[in-house]
Amino acid sequence: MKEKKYHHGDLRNALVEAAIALLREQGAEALSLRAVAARAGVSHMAPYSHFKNKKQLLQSIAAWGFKELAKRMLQDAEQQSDADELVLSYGTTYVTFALENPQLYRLMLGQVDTAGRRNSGNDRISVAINQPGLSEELDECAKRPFGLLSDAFSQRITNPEQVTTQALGAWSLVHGMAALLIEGHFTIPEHMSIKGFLAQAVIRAPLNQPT
Amino acid sequence: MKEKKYHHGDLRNALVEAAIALLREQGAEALSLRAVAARAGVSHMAPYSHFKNKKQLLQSIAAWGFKELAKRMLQDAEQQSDADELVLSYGTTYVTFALENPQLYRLMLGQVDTAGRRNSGNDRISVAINQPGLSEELDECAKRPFGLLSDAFSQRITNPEQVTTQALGAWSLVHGMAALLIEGHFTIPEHMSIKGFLAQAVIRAPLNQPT
DNA sequence: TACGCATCTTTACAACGTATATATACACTG
DNA sequence: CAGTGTATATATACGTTGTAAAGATGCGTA
Repeated sequence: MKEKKYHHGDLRNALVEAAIALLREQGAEALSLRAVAARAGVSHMAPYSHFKNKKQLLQSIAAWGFKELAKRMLQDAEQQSDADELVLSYGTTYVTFALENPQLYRLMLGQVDTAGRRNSGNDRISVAINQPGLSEELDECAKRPFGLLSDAFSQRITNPEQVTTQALGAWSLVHGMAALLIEGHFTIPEHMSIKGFLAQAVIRAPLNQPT
Repeated sequence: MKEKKYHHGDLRNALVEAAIALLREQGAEALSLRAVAARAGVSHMAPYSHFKNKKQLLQSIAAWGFKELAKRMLQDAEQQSDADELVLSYGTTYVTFALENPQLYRLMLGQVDTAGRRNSGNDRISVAINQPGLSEELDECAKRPFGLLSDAFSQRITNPEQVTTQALGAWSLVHGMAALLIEGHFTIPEHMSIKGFLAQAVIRAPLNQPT
């Protein structure tokens, strides 16, 4: 039970939670720094004691999202022993997660114009590895899901370079599918499950002959 | 040679061109309605005579982008007779186009928070088919590239339902790859071409056994 | 010539991110 | 226990944005 005091005590987390709630309930448009602060019950400048700017707050949300995704994938890993099944489960979990949390997923892997007014240059969120100003927290969290996927592929393929390329291909496939689904570019037929659709969508021979 | 007059004469196109130039030169952050108007040499409210709001201007840019992409894909179609080669060419062209025009591509298929202040609800661009407020122009243009891809697949596969699913899978793959590359989540090894990487990235058996 | 209407400008406003300066209260030090 | 430094939160202010509302301009047509 928290009492109202001048010093919040755990404002940083409270802000992240408020932001996540706002994102879920009202979408990205409503996710203004001021709205987040108001929801947390503090002045609109309070967040600046905990985050350098809006971008950094969004990055914390994205990091949280990657942790959640990794959690779900780890559950798959516990249940699936066969590597092939695991890869398909990962993909299904990935797409499902994105569809269940579209706003969050956009924040994680899409780009979001954070609408910064003053800052010159790149004011967009995205986990872009080379991008400057990326928090270490996010950088690390963002790599987890792909790491898991790579591990699964390494159980199916021996050539290490192929492992990476194939895992990147799989990531591209599920990310692209998630993104296109979220943006409404197509829909999965009603009579199909996500898993079934995913399995059918994998491109087949002869395009995938080893080159 | 145009003279300065009160009525511009072709402001609509001038605005779209100015916006495209701004997007290319300064990125999405700089793409404010006011900046576009200034670049076109008109007052910041002039665009409202030709576009309902900022979103509609952005949609026109996106539509132009889809036309350009379709143009390039048609060039592939002229040169490739083999259906398999054509599919791979389409994919390569697609990813190349995205990497050469990252800002434009984001506008086309990513979501862009247009930072509308007043408007309630969904103020994001994206070609989402079900989304309300989508211009017919964009709706139509956005479907062209996928239509071409589907056509190519229909030359390789007989089952019409499989054609769609496979084409969607291919689109997902190249879109995901383009998006992840643009956002910097990974890079193609230097010793590989886009085409080579794409071919290698296609998931192989036994995941792609017909189910 | 006069009028109607599309086009463009002027003015105004609320919301946003954030810079600066200030107030508050907790953790130490003595 | 008193005093003080520092982390935290607030108050105020500014520039930029999208866009609403009302007025100015000039072209096509009656």
